Amino acid sequence: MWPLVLHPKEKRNVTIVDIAEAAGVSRASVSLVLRSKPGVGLEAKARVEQAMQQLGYVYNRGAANLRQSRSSVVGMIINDLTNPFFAQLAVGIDRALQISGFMPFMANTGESVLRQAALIRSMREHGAAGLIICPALDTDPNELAALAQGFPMVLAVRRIAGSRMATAASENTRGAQAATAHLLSLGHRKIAFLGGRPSTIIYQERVAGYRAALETHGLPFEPGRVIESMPTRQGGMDAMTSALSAGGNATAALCFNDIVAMGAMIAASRHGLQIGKDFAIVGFDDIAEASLVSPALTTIAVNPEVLGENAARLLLNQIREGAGSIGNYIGDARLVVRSSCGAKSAAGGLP
Amino acid sequence: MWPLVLHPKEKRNVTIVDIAEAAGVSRASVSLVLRSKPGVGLEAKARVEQAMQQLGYVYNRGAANLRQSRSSVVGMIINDLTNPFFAQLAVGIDRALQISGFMPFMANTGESVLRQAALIRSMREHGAAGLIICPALDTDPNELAALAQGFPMVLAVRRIAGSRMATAASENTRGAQAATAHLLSLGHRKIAFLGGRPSTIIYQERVAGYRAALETHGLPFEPGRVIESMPTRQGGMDAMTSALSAGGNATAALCFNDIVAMGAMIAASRHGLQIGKDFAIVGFDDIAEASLVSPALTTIAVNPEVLGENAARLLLNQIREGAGSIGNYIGDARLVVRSSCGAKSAAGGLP
DNA sequence: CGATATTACTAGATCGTTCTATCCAATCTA
DNA sequence: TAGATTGGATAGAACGATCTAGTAATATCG
Repeated sequence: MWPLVLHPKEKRNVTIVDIAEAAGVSRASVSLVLRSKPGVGLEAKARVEQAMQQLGYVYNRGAANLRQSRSSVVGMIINDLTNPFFAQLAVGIDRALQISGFMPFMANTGESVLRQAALIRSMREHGAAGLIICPALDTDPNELAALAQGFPMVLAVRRIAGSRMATAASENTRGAQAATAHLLSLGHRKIAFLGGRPSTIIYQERVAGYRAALETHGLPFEPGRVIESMPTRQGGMDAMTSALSAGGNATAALCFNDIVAMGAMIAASRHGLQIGKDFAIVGFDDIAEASLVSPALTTIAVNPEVLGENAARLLLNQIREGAGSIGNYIGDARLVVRSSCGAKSAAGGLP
Repeated sequence: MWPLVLHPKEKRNVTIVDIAEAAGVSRASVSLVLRSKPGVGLEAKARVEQAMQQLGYVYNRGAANLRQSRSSVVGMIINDLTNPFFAQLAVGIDRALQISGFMPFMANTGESVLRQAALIRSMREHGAAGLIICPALDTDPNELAALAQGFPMVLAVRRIAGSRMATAASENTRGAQAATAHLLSLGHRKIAFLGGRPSTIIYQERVAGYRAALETHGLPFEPGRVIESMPTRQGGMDAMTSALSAGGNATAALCFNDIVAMGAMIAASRHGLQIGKDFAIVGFDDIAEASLVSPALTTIAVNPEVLGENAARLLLNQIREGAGSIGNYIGDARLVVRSSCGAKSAAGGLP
């Protein structure tokens, strides 16, 4: 499937047999030393360790896994590492998996479903014990299910329509509802929803929360105020630009996520609007940068550490109990009020 | 070394033998089909493919690698994925490796040398063909050399004192010199150097460039103006705070990198200074965010794509010609003037 | 003392794949 | 028609580890 590449033209790898020979013991004894299991004398052990040092032995985990079909490596497949939210989430998951005794390896799809499929296959072929994946946009649930067949796998952040896979995500609906309610409480009545892709569940949930808050306040849901875009900074700029140009008269916007919100802030200020005064913006995720931009971004905080821990926990369960067990985790999402919504005076953050 | 974890308690994996049996051919023929090599008839091939589908076969690359000691996976070990520069570099390297036909897997050290050592070992044990690594702070060159013994490995971004390893880095000295010269040309005479760790070569080079520019203009190098810190946003805030508090009278600062610069901007504006007017700031790296903060950050652009391509190229050479070949690549670093240095009026960027 | 544990160590089978050498039948060549 | 060639197919030996079932020597116990 992928072009293979030759190893350095060395003569031969040094193996357990070479060590055994050099130390004057059997392969089995070396193997025991390697795994620090009892049953080998101190002097023999010392000789083995010395031989390993001298010959520059490197353990061949592939050969070991072949025999004992178990593995401690797990894969993490991330859709977009250049988005700080996913980068922070990735290191959160990474840390959680590490302390559970796993050896996590990461890969980036860049939102490509093709690459994603190749990566899932590759991780399985390499004998990973399981996989945590932030699926790419437009992931087909059936294709994903086929790829995950009988394999421990957990979705993170992005739920997938029509998929029964274990998922660790957040209270998207409730969070968006709280954010919208906050804007309403500040007096805004014309509130846009900017960014995100309608085909994703996460989008649908956030829009649903937005809509619910509007309707609770007796306001109509106006589809024209909802502008989709890619969930990137550029997407945010595009969405805000079209929101402002198309005869839009919104005074506030809930953005699909923080990176979209930051794009929207750029576009708005290029339009001559002063964020927090002329126009209110709320994001979603609470990435580290949110408190540092200026005005500081009001947003819905999702704790990537806790999300990571729970994704790891769900995966561990599946690995232990077979790929069938589908627990879920929904982390709470709470409003963090800063300045971009106009509730506080602009202070702190980048000048 | 790491606690092992059991695979799901399935009965047995479906192997090439099962396929052979189901399709009524030999293992060898199945293997040929798998690798799409000639020498197997059309109907036999069809039967094999059907059997693979039905039985849900997954290729065991470990077993294959065991026999044909070659592999197309390479590792990337990154020091800090939450720093946008390294995240962007990582996806740049990733892309470059992909188009060279490799299957890159990533891991994050979080600047921990212990974790870094564990990761290098693990990648070797798993049979990676080579490794591109952005070494953690305080990496010991001897330890690293020992870990890399006879193994294709390329350092990216951070050179290491006393290490002969192949490296892909940038014109740090020249870049810092250009940045400092720019500040001098704007009339600044009291220029601080903020952030970074003195033990790293990259720091020494950048300070050397800063110093060279000062001395070229007949100004003394004053060690008191050089303030070290962690190369993080928090480090930048700390460095700027102590620069401003300690009776400092600097009017400008060259920062170790962009993320430090952004921290410095936050601290300066909290101090009541208006960046670009009361105080000039220049960064290093030109991360995507640099043009978006406000005022937009003047910085030294390092192209992560090109750096990634060249790191990949160096690694490929080593893999082909044995770990001995140590070519190097030094990418150029050019000044990008925006607003934070005061040369242009503040425009664009986050409000 | 003889029976039984315990300890140190080991040969051979095994994991799932690829490689080498060979085989057979059909076709081509002289 | 004998011999060479070819294409399809295969058995058995690798690769580098672990596991099983054992052996031999020593320690422990009644």
